[in-house]
Amino acid sequence: MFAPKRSRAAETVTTLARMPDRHTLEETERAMKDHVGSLPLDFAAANALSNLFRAANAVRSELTNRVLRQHDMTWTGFVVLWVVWIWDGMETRHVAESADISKATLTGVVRTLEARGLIAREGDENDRRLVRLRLTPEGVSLMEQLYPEFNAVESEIISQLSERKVTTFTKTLRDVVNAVEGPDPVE
Amino acid sequence: MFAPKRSRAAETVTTLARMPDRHTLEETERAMKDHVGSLPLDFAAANALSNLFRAANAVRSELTNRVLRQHDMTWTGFVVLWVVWIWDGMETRHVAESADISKATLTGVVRTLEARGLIAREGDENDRRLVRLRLTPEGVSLMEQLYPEFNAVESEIISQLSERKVTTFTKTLRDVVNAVEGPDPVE
DNA sequence: GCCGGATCGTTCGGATCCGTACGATAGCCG
DNA sequence: CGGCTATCGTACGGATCCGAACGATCCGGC
Repeated sequence: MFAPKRSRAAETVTTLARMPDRHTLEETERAMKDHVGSLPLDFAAANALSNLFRAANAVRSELTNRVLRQHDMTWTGFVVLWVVWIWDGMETRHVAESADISKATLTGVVRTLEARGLIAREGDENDRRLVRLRLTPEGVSLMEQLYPEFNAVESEIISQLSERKVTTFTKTLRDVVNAVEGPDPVE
Repeated sequence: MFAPKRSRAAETVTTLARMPDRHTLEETERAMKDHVGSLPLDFAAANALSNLFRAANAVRSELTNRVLRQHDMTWTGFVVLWVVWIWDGMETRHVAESADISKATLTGVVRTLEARGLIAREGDENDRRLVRLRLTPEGVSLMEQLYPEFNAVESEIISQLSERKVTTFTKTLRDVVNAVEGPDPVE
């Protein structure tokens, strides 16, 4: 379910009037059942996954707007930079996998980052098909400043949850990943 | 943290050999601490949110590949269709808000859906700035077939979790949304 | 040696995706 | 009733984003 999202700052100031165009979660579910009520649907699953996407989008927007934007950095650009920062000299296909983007997308993102002097390509001597990625000194310098800022906002968001909840939450998220991608035989 | 993701179907069949280029979560955290170990970072928060994005991406990919693709439908196109299906005649800015995309993006998506005869624009008589969206009969017919398929896969994924876990999970996700967007005074 | 199959990163076409700027329209207020 | 301001949806430029096709390269078996 994708319920109408309430805007953070109301566009109209006429809050005294009834809200004729906003709908609560309950109204959404009711309206939904009016359309598919006869079908045997799993509303709990739909609701859980709807909130999964909502949460991911909200956090991503928050981090982009509060941290990345002032450094003129996109979400994907930052993730790629982070992966290469930690795994210096990693091959492009593994970077793409870690960043959860396709190889084709990575090619374009690296082109952008390379043009800004943050990342460098490097051919592999033993296997000339491979391309390894490294951060330039400027790239390292940027991440050393940027990542603590990024993590501070992450911490601020998660701090709303109790320590116990965070542990359970993280574990359940991994359960969901495993439910989709299949269990990991190694871990 | 964005740990290297294990591919679902190994590209190489040489599983007997050691995996020299894959890294576990523990290795990622250790490599990370080698770079930022001196800084006071919140690893628990980073790990939780990393898994949030992983889970959302995994579920989205699964639903796209197993359900949407055979109907030649993109994720965003489906979400927009769903919103308009439930809230017939909704104004575009509210559709964009519900679908978690910008108004500009919605314009393009609606253009695509309109060209396929699934959605229709409709001017508002009282306020000629507004554009209302409705599903065509073909659009309704498609959703009546597509959404049950979609929800079946959602149900399959969530079925891996106990009923109790699903409730807690959904609640925590809403906590995260509220932590970012601010608490909702109505609910 | 070499050659057929597998894998690498890239290119290409097309659809999102967004911030900004814009023209059109609505509503307030003197 | 004329102007000021706010809001609507859209056009535009630029960056992602992906599947499919492609040339280059590696590696297996003969």
